[in-house]
Amino acid sequence: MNSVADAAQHSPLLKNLNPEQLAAVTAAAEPALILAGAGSGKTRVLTTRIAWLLQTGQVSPGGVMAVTFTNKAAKEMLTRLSTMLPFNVRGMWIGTFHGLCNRFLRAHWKLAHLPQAFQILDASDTTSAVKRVIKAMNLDEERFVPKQVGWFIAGCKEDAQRPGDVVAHDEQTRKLVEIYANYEDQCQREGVVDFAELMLRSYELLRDNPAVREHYQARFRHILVDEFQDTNKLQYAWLKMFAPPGSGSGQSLLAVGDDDQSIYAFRGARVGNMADFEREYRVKKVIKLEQNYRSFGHILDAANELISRNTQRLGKTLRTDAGQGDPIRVHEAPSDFAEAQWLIEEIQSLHRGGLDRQEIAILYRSNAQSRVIESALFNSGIPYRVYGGLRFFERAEVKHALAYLRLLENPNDDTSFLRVVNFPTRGIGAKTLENLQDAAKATGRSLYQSVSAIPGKGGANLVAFTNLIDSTRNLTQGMTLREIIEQVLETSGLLEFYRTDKDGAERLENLDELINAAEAFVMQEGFGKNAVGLPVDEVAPTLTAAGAPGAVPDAETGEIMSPLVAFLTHASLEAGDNQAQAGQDAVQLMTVHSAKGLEFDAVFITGLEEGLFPHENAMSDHDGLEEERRLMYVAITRARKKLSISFCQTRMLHGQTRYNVKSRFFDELPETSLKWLTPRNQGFGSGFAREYQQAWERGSGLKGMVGAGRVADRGQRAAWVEPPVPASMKQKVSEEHGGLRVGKGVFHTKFGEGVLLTLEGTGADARAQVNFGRHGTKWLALSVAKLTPID
DNA sequence: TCATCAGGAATTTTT
DNA sequence: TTCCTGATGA
Repeated sequence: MNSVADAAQHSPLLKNLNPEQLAAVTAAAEPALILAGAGSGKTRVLTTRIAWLLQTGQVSPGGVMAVTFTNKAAKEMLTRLSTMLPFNVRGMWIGTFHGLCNRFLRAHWKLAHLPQAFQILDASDTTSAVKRVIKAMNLDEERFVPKQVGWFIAGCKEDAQRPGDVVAHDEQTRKLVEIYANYEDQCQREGVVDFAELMLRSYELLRDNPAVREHYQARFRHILVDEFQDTNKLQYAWLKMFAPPGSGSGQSLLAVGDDDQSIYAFRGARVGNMADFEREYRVKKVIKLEQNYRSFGHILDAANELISRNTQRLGKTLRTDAGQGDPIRVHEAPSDFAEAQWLIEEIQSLHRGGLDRQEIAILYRSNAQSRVIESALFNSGIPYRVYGGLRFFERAEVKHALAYLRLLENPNDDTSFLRVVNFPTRGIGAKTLENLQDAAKATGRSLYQSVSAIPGKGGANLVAFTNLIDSTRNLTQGMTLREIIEQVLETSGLLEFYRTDKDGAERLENLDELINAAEAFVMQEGFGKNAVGLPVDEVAPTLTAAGAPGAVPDAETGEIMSPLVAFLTHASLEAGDNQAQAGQDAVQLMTVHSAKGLEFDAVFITGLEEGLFPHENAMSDHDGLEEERRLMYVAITRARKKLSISFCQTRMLHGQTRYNVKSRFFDELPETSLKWLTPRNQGFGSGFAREYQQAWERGSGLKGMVGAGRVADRGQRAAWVEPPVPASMKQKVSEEHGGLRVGKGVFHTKFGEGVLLTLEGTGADARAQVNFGRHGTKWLALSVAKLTPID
């Protein structure tokens, strides 16, 4: 142990770490809890620890698993790691909970009772799938609102409860469970899984298969979890499968989190997991990262003072060496209009003072508040960007294209079938579809399989549709991903439709963007590539029915995920940027929730009014109020240099004027860190207030502009910017490999005879695309698949 | 099949 | 107010 510590001292990796960070990075291989305050260098600690573990030879790349919540965080970790390590880190098990579960299920698809090319439903797919179940059961959609039923099902899954496990005390719940059961059947039949299912399915697989479980337990020596305070019950249980508490196996589970930044209880996050972890794993080492490298003193004082009012905390206090900085500016506005106007003035003054607009963030509690601010910004010509619009892969035209692509892989995907069967229109109406659904239900088959049962014109049109899908599938055999998508866009009629549509130009651009995204994906992921730099056996566990993570081949046949399936998976797991017009120097507008994890030089927290922030729905119970306070804590700690907070006497909400009292949070901030810009205790309706508002409203032609501002700026154009792909990462293409030749026949022990379409890669990485006719076109890893040339 | 209208609901959200 | 859904009529 000492030698390790000695080696540590000399490693350049560990330079410039503070004592707590150093302790976290070099913590012994045992369960540990890192309480990482806002701006305390958490990501740096996580990545440095991984690099240090590898550098000191304590673990091999295949023995590390690091889990995050968002793709962004995972990417950040990978990027930083790749600068610290001499090999390609892509193949390491670093990703989001859902991403890793996907990887795991792809490897063990048979054990998981899933088709190899299973598809993933995003939130809206899930809702429409639930809706179909409710319709099929002839239930009242008023009583069983699809979205809410979806939440119920997700909630059950997050508690690891299958329909048979749910205890129903009332009729409503019993029905809900029935829907849940039918929904499960439907998903299974269609070969699709929702997000919660990804987690639950892989949890159950580990729970029910000791051999697999033990394999992974032996493999992963170091497991690191980011944002541990956001884990739900199932995610914690999932982690325990990989590293059971008290096993004495020498595994290290390192949980990094901040209980004060737990703001997702409403979607199932359990802060309590932190305390449970500490207890169940008998954690000896709790390391607090309290040194803050982000904000000035006044800002931290405010954050510390506020959060100290919470009763349920593990306890920590942020400190800085940066000095006090400016006090927090406080502004009371007569109305939400006036508040927006004040923001404009402040922003203009900050910008004049040399601050980039993108370093200024306006935060609010709920999305509805952005409207007034947006129109004020619009009218004064200040560029701005709103977070939280539609993401790239969620756009209607993109989803349509993806649905066609999914149908090529799996025609039994009824969700996709219904999405595009009559788009563009093909004379298939609601009545025909109703008949089709009845027929399918009666025989327990998919819609695609039931089209022949429909008589008349509707039936003929349906057959024409399935013929279209089938012929496109044949047509695209052996094509590259790019060519497949181009072909699908053409034959589906989507391109034609948007070309003639009066405002289809933007949608056409997005479809173009989809092709680019696919192209970038193929290059970047180095599709089919094994984890570069990792020994094969570390990546591909040699379990009987196992393939391995990512695109590593199935152990039996050597088959690997086709680029199309991989891309479709990518599209549902990563919906793309949800921020419009990245890159422009624009003021950033977002909810406090979406600001988590970000930082800005100047931050405005707006709408600090009782009922809004803290929100009225959260104030009824103690826990709710504490979460609102944590939300405020998150908001405050986003600011590096300048923080301003404001509230309004009156606010237009749901078409009605509301009279507000300032938020209780004002009383929970240290008076000495506040600088009031307006006189205190000014009552609403004062002469000043009324005049200010009237004058301002008279002075601007606001009403007509609101819509224009939104349409132009709210995520209509996707920010889909892929970094350029270095030439070194592009695929080597060869014509010949061990007697195999492109265009010639090959024989596979399981799939029989086929035609070789493509050869890629070298050595252990070499792979081939073969058209096996009846068995379809498959990608095979030549290191596993036994292919022999035939004449 | 599509456009229009009425009615109801309106924290927070990643995967 | 504004957005979304579902029903209705051409």
